[in-house]
Amino acid sequence: MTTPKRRLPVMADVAREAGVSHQTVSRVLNDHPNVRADTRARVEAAITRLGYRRNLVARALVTKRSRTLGVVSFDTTLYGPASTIYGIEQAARTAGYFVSIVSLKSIDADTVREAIDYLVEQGVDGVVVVAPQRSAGHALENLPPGLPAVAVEGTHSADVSVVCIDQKEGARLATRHLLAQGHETVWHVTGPHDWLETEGRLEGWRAALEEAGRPVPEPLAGDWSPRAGYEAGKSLAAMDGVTAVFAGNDQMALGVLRALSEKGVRVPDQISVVGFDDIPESEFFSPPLTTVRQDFDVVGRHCIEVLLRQIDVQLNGGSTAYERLVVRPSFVVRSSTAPVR
Amino acid sequence: MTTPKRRLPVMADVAREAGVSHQTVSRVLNDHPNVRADTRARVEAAITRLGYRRNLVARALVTKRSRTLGVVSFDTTLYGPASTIYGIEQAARTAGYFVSIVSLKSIDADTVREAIDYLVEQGVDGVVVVAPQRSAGHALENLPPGLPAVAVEGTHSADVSVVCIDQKEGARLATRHLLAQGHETVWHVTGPHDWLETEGRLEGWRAALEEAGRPVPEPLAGDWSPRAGYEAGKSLAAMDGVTAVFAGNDQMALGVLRALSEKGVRVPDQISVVGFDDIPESEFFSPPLTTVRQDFDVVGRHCIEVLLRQIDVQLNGGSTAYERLVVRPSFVVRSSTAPVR
DNA sequence: ATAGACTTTGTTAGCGATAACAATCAGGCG
DNA sequence: CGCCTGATTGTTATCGCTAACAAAGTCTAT
Repeated sequence: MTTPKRRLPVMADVAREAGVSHQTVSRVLNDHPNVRADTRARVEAAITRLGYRRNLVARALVTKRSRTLGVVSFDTTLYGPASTIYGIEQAARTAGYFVSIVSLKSIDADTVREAIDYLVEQGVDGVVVVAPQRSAGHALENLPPGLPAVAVEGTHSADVSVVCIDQKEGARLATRHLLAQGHETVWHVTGPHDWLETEGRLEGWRAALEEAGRPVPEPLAGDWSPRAGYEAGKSLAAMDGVTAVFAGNDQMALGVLRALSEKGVRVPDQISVVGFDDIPESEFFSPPLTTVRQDFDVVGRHCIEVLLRQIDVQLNGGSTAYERLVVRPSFVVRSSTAPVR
Repeated sequence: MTTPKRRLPVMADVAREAGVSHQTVSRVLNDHPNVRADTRARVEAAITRLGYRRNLVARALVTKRSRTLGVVSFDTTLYGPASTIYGIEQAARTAGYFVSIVSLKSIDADTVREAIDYLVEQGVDGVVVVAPQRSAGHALENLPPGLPAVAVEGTHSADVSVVCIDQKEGARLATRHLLAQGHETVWHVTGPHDWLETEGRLEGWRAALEEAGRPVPEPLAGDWSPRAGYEAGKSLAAMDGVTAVFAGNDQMALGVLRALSEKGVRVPDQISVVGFDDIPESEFFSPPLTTVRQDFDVVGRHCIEVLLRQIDVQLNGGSTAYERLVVRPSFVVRSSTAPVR
């Protein structure tokens, strides 16, 4: 790899090649209207001839805009965050923005804050924080002033815009579906403590039961992992009178199914199970899982919309109110639920 | 959000505040040794007092290093790419680098090339391309000269460094395990055409069968999705003499399990099934899946190592040979396989 | 005390682009 | 035909930082 140390062409080189000033080159590059067609052509020819690519770093320095958005997220290996980020990236690129990602292993106000600072230092024009833990929310309460920011599934703080899925509604959908099938009540396996999703789903579940005047069983604590669902499933199998379970997410539902199957409990004949997320695998669980679908793509797109709006306001003035965009989940009925007999 | 238009402090502000020159501030920031302890303290105090953060864009302009690495990947929603990227991001950040991601919907030489150009324009110091399709490999054959680059699961081209998992070996492990259990032969559900993983796994499977002098059945074409596995599973259930199936990945294995279960075929009693990847869910499939584990974290870390080495060479001179790092997969035995009776 | 060597600090000149302003060139109109 | 207006192009300054060099200041050895 003995690279010939020939440095990359810069604007001045193109200018010389085309016989114009570097400013004219800049104008061509930025689609400035006042450039004669033939000059434009000449410059464009020179650009291709030299293989010129503009240096966005230099551009960012003078415009004070990097056209890069920062994303801070917890465990990007999980389906939810991964899908959200995918949606964010696609939307951002369409809008001509780069995406710089920081994925956190542990999440608390300090780590999140540190990650944001890191991104700010790098000069991002705004940040999306996918940090659905309550504790992480505090990091959003005193952001660097003037930094456009959006939280996904964020706190209910009034200091930052939020895009989220209506967890409570999703949980309600799941619970009502089960009640409508004649189940006396519904057991619930929760997500980890401190997550906003956990709280929302818990609330929705409880609300649906209370609305129907049903007893509210003690929820079983989980942590999103299939293993937690498995443990919960074993407990449920050992209990009397359990006919319906609402798992906090699909992976835990998988664990529940596994445990029930091991104990010889048939789903949905003896116990109905509902999940949350609709991961691609759910449809092929044994049995195929009835679940709540979250449209992460839409969430990602909304994040970028909100963020770009904030950036625009910052540039051109205008007023910003903090927005709160709630995406409604939908319900997918498959074979893991059935009317009680 | 009526931001007070007070601009962020710059080095000169810190210099004034500390009563030194801006260069001294720069020295403190870059841990230059020749700064007296008390001046350093004074500068640091000024920095915290003003809440100064250095502008990495300006720094990048003059140093010609952005400390940002680009990652181009296909469908970051899939477990494999997502995990690899996670590993890359963690390793990069530890090394003081940012990661800018472009995730592609469709992948071919042009799209990949475009994505790389996009990243180069942004000034990345190097790129990792997670593009396991053969067609995408061509984009790596004439990269911008001098650009440090690493491919994950890349082509066998000699023009670029590659970090990959030994797919062939993994498939061999799976197939041999089944043969060792007394199965006469092993059926295979492949990944999508054109993927290197598909080819590697196919080769390993075939090699293991041939080594043992067994018949090689016609492989069933899949596309990584559970649905494809499901379809393949239905076909297999309808065939005679099938006792062992090696699915190209865990998701397809899930589909196979589902189809077999629907057809009343018991796993592993009647048919044994093996997957590939060891996604977190596999352990809780019905039955828990025997599979090949890939350590994506290690792959990510290796990518960064190789890339940083290339960047170092570019900066300080030295020789680079293109490296090829092969990570060995391991085998996880669970309950979806059993000796033939 | 003083040259020489090494620290420590300051000064100046870019990096490669855009912004702001100045200059030139056409065309239209009184 | 000259002046004004708008389109087109060029010139200069600047973004915030580091590199390179210059200038003090400190210390040791003679």
